[in-house]
Amino acid sequence: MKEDSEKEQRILDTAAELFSRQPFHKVLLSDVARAAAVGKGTLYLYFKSKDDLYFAVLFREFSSLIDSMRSFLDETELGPDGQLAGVVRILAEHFYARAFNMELLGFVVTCPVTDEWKQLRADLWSLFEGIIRSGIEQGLFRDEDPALTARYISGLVRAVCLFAPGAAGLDEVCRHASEFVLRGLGKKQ
Amino acid sequence: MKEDSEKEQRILDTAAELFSRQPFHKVLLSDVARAAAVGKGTLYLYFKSKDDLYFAVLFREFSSLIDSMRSFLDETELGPDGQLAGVVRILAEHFYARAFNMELLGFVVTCPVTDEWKQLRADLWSLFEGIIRSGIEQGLFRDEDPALTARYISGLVRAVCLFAPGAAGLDEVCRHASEFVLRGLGKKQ
Amino acid sequence: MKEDSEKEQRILDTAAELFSRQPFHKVLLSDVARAAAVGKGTLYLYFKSKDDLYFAVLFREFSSLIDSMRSFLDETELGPDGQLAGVVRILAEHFYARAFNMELLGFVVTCPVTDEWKQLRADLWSLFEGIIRSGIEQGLFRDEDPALTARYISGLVRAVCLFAPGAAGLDEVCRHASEFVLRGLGKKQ
Amino acid sequence: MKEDSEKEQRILDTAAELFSRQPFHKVLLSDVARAAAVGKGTLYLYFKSKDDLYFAVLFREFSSLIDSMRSFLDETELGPDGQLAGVVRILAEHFYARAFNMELLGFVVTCPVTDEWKQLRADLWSLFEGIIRSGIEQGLFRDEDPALTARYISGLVRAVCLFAPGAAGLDEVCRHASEFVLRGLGKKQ
DNA sequence: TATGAATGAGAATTCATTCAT
DNA sequence: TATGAATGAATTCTCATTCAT
Repeated sequence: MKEDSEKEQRILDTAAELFSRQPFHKVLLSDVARAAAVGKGTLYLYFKSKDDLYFAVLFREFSSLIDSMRSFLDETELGPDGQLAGVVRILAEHFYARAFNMELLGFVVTCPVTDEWKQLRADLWSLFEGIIRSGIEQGLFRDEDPALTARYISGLVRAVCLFAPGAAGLDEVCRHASEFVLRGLGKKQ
Repeated sequence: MKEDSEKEQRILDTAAELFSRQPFHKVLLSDVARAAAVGKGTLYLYFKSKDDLYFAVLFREFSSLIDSMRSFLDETELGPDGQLAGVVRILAEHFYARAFNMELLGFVVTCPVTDEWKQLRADLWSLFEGIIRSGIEQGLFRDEDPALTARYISGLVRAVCLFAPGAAGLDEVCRHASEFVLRGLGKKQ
Repeated sequence: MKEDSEKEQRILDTAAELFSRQPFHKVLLSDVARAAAVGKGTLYLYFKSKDDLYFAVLFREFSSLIDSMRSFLDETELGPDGQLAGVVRILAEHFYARAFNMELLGFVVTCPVTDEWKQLRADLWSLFEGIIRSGIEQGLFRDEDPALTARYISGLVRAVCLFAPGAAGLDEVCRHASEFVLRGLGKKQ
Repeated sequence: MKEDSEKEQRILDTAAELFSRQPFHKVLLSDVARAAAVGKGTLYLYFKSKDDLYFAVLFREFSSLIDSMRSFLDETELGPDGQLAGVVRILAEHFYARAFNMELLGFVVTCPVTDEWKQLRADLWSLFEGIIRSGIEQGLFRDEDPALTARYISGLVRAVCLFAPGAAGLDEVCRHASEFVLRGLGKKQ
C-alpha cells in the first residue's frame, strides 16, 4: 500500500498544518491534496478515509511528542524536579511549534477514541506520573494522587500556551509554569 | 421575528446536548430540529446558520459559567483560598454537567475569535486573577505573574475533568486540584 | 373574501412594482407583504397563491392598458393613422410608466397561459387589427395579413422602449415608431 | 478542472431545452442532471450555480444567433433589402427552433445586465443598423434614426413568432414581416 | 379580517469517495 | 502508483403556505 514514504510524510505534514488551523469539517480533502501537491485520489492510496488521515496526523504528532520526552528522560542526569521542568519545556515547545498540537491533549473530546489513542495518552500520563512518583520516593514531592496530577500538567501547559498574554515568551512561560507545578507538588524551596 | 424566547432556549438546550456528544459535522440540523420538537425552518428563525447556532450555544454556556462564579464570589465570605477552591468546584461542576462545556475553554483554537468571545474569556481570567491578587495582598499567596496563573487554572481543571481516572469522583478531584493550585500559589499550610 | 378593496389594490401595486424589477422566483411573498405593509397571511386573504397574485397583477395592468386604448379610441376623432399613432403612444407610456408592463406582452413565455389571459391578448390584438382594417377600408393602408401585423406592433414598441438608446425621449420614440409602422402599412405620405 | 467540453455542451443543450419549456424556478438542477445523464455534482464542475448555468445558456444561444447572421452576411451577395429579409428569417428560425430563444431579446429586463451581455446586444443591433445604413447610402431606404429602427426589428420578429396565429407558417410569417419592415424603411416597391 | 411565527417539503449545493485512464 | 473528473448521498438552507391567536 505504501512505499513512497516521502509522499506519505508530505501528506501528513500538510494535513497537520491544515487541521491545526481549522476544525475538522472545514478542512477539505481537496485542500489537503492541493497543498500537498498530490492528486486527491492519492490520499486514498495512503489513508483509508478522512477520519483515518486525521487520526494518523494526531497519532504521529503525539508519538513524536512522547518520543521527545522519552529521549530527554533517557539522557538527562537531572533529578525529578529538573525532569519535570524539562518535560514541561518539551510540551510547550511542541505547542508553540504547531498550534495543532494543542488539540492533541484533549480537544478531540467528541471524537471516537480508539484504543491506540488511549494507549498513547496513557503513555504520556504514566511518563509524568513516573517522574512524580520518583520525586515522592526521594522525598522531594508529596502528592496524594500522582495519577491525577499527571493529568493536570498537560492541560495546564496547553492552556497557558494557547492563551498566554502576548508579552510572555516561551522561556518566561516555561519557567513560571514549572515553578507553579513544582510548588504544587510541594517541593521545598 | 421572534418573541417566544422559551422556544429559543429549548433549541439552545437541545443543540448544546447534541454538540456535546458529537463533533460539529456529525450534528445535523434536522436532528436538532427533531430533538427540539420544532420545524427545521424554525431554527433559522432564531439562528442565521448552523455556525451561528453553534456559537450561540458556546456563548450561552460560557456566560452561565461566569455568572455562576460571579454569584458565588459576590455572596461568599470566604478568603481568597476558599474562593479559589469554590471557583474550581464550579468549573468542575460545569464540565461534569455537560461534556460539551469542555470545549469551552479550548475550542476556540481554530475558530474565528470574535470580540464578544474574547471579552468573555478575559472576564473569566480576570476573575481568577482578581482572587489571586487579593490573596497576594493578604500575604496568603505569592506569584510573580498572576495573569499567567489565571490561565493555568481553567486548563488544569478541564484536563482533569476530561481525563480523570474513572474512579475519581467530583469531590475527590476538586479537593485535590484545589490543593494543588493553592500549593502552587505558595499558600502556607 | 374581499371587501377592503383598498388593501387589495395596495398589494397589487406593490406586487406590480416588485415583479417588474425581478424575475418571479426572486420576488418573495415576505417582501411583498413588507412593502405593502400587510401581514404575510393577509396576502392569502386576497390571493390564492403566489401564482395567483402574479397573474392578478398581469391581468390588472393589461386590462388598464386596454381600457386606456379603448377610451382613447372611443373619444378620438382621428382617422386610422392618428388612431394608430395614439395607441402606440399609450403603449409606450405604459411601458415607461412601469418597467413591469414590459413583461406584459410576451415575457411570460414559459408560464401557463390561462384562458382569461389569452382573451386579454386577443382583445389587444383585435383592437390593433380593427384600426388596421378600417385603414384598409379607407384606402389608407394596405396589408395582406392585418392579424399578423397587429402582433408586430406591441412587440415593436416593447423592444424599443426596453432598449431605446439613452438619448431618445418618449416623444421622439413614439413619433419615429408610429411613422415606421405607418410606412410599413403602406400609408401614402 | 474540466476538459471534456463535450460534456459541457451536453449540459448546455439540456438546460436550454428545459429552460425553454418552464420558468426558471420550475427547472430543477436534478432534472437537468438526469436529462443530461450526468451527476448533479458534475453541473457544478462546469457552472458555479444555477444562475450561472442559466446565463451560460442564454449567452450561448445569443452568440450562436449572431454568428449565424454574421455568416450569412459575409457570404451573401444580396443587397440591403435581401440582407434584411435574410436576418429576419434567421431570427425567426432561431425562435422557432427553440421557444427559449424568445426570451433572449427581452429576458434581460429584470436581470443583472453584465457587460458581456450588453456587448452581445449591441452587436446584434449594430448588425441591423449596418444593413439599414448601407440601404440608406444606396438610396434604397430612408430612416431618420437607424439605431432606433434596429431595435424594432428583433422585438417585432419575437412578437410575431411568439404569437403568430396558429395557421401562419414560418415562410409566410417571414415574408410578411420582411415586407412590413422594408416598407417601414421606405423601400420603393 | 389580520397577523406573523411555525412549518417541512423541496431545492441548491457540497464534498468524501470512486474509478477509468 | 498517480490522477482528478465524475458522482450522488447527504446536508444546509429557503420560502410558499398554514393556522392559532
